[in-house]
Amino acid sequence: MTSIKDVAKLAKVAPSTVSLVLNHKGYVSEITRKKVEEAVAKLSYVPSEMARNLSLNRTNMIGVIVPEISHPFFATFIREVEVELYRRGYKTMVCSTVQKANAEHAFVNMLRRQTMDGIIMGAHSLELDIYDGLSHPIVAFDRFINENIPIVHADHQSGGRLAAKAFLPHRCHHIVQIMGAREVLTPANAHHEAFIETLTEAGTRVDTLEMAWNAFDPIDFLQTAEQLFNKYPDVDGIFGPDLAICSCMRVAAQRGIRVPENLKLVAYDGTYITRMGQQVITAVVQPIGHLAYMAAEKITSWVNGRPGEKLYALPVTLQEGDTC
Amino acid sequence: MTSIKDVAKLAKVAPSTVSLVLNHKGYVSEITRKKVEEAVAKLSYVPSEMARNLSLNRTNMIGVIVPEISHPFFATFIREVEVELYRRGYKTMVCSTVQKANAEHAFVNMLRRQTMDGIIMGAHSLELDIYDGLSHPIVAFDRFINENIPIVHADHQSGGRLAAKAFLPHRCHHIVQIMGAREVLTPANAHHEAFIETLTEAGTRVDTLEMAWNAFDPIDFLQTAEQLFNKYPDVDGIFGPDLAICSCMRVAAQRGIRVPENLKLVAYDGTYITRMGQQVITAVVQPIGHLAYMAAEKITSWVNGRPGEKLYALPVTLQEGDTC
DNA sequence: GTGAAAGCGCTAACAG
DNA sequence: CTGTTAGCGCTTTCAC
Repeated sequence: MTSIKDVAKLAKVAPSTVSLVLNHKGYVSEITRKKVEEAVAKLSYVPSEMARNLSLNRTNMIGVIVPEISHPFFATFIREVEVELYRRGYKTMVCSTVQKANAEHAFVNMLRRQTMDGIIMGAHSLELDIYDGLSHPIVAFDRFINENIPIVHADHQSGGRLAAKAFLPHRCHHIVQIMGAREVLTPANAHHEAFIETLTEAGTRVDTLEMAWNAFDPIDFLQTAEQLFNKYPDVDGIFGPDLAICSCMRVAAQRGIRVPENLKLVAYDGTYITRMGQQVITAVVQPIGHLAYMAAEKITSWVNGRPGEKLYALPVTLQEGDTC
Repeated sequence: MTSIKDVAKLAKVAPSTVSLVLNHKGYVSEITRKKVEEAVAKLSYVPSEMARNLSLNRTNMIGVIVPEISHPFFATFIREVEVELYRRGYKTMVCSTVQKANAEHAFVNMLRRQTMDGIIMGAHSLELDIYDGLSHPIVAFDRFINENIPIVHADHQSGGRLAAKAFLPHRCHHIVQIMGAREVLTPANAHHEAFIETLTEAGTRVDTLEMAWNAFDPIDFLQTAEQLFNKYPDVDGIFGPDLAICSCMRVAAQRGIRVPENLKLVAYDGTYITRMGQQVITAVVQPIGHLAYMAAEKITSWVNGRPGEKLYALPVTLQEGDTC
């Protein structure tokens, strides 16, 4: 491996000078700069990032943990966050926790081992104690961890209200909402409360179907949909995550229930998948790009020692669609 | 930062001994092992990965480049490959190239800088010369780079034939296939040839619509679909990537064209999105899990110096659906 | 402006 | 079995 010493030798200067040139630091005479650059080119020298990391005590790498990378919501989030981090000079390491025993634990340990400078934590596991003594930079994505960890999330309360308001003019009699596991501590739970509240105030019956905390596979949603129609044959409105609503559309079609005539559907999340079917699904859209921007901003500013102001809930919007 | 020396001091042994204990190497007496472990616990010491990397000259990190992380095909691939790499003790770094100028270049440079031990290259950029002098471990994912770089891909030829055979019994008169840009050098192009060949042999008219090499946004597919129906009003069969077919279903629905009665659709890739709509889309399914397994296997064995046998095309399957 | 020297925290011979 | 020693390749004072 050709090292900085080889370059120094060839250019007849000291390694430290080479370092200065490479990092555009301090004052280097034009003449020695040229010599160094030539030597670098001749040897096609590339500095070792590992050595640099050790010296500087930082890796310029941010970890992102999510439950399931291929889920449209998280996939989109990861795409956006990767771009934002790249802009700020950071690499992105991803980790998904489902189908991998204690991956979250291993990931947090990597933070301790200084493999990454910080992490954006969006997984849904249930053991929060591993974060207790931790003073490393962490930003939570749509999830409560503890008081010391800032959290980036959408304004789920108005999200719930928005969804409810979409249903209201249609005067549904029986709405069912599909929600994630309550045991997962996430601000997202707020949208269910706001939803129920708004609708029951208006006198609509609302039932709730809870899914397992680790349900992310399309098959899980399909089963839930079947279950829903079996349990509540008179349902005329459903509110739930994108994938759940997709599954409901499918099952409804199979059972000859027409959407939106006999069944109104509103999805929560509003990922691109709500725009991929025959009908555009009416949906509350989480501002994934904005969330990613904030997460990237928060984590990098923490890594650089800047404290970061208080976080606020990011505004959601309603996507007009064909299903409600 | 508490280092290995602190542990050594507290345990009254040499740093090297601590290292041996930590890495379960060599023989260490039960008594000193205990001493070391206690000291580690007391100081809650965590070894620095950066220092370890520098010493060992490896990072246990594999980079994965794809054009677009959030695309269902690549998202699923990344999920699978991350799991496979995790199993083998490697971390995964992701990079998507669309919407990021010369990201591929930057990524390959990171390989040179030894930020990663190797990369799995699945991006669709067009500058292949950056790979020329490179001797680092690279595995191409569904893409030709150069002779020295092994490539993991599905058996696209039989994929094309499978699709054609799905159409045959329906005796379509005019089939249009949507394909990616020809300039992208990928084995996937083989499926179009096989498809056309099989169908023209049977006397069916087949037209081809080419998309831009960097088209990955749902909106691109929707435009293509519109374009297709405008250009070929008498089309009664369409073959194309999952997202393109989804868009065609949408546009067909808007125009009152019934699927499968008046229009047969077959998708290529068969990601979960073909199973999310009202109808299951008939599709040729790429074995993403298998591809990921092979890619992980190849890259890690190359990183470890084992040459790796010749690669073969992985078998595809047909997903029976409601659209053909 | 530039070079010498120390150090980042770990691993790996090699003695003993 | 364990300690000594010498790096890994880069950055960074601090003299000159």
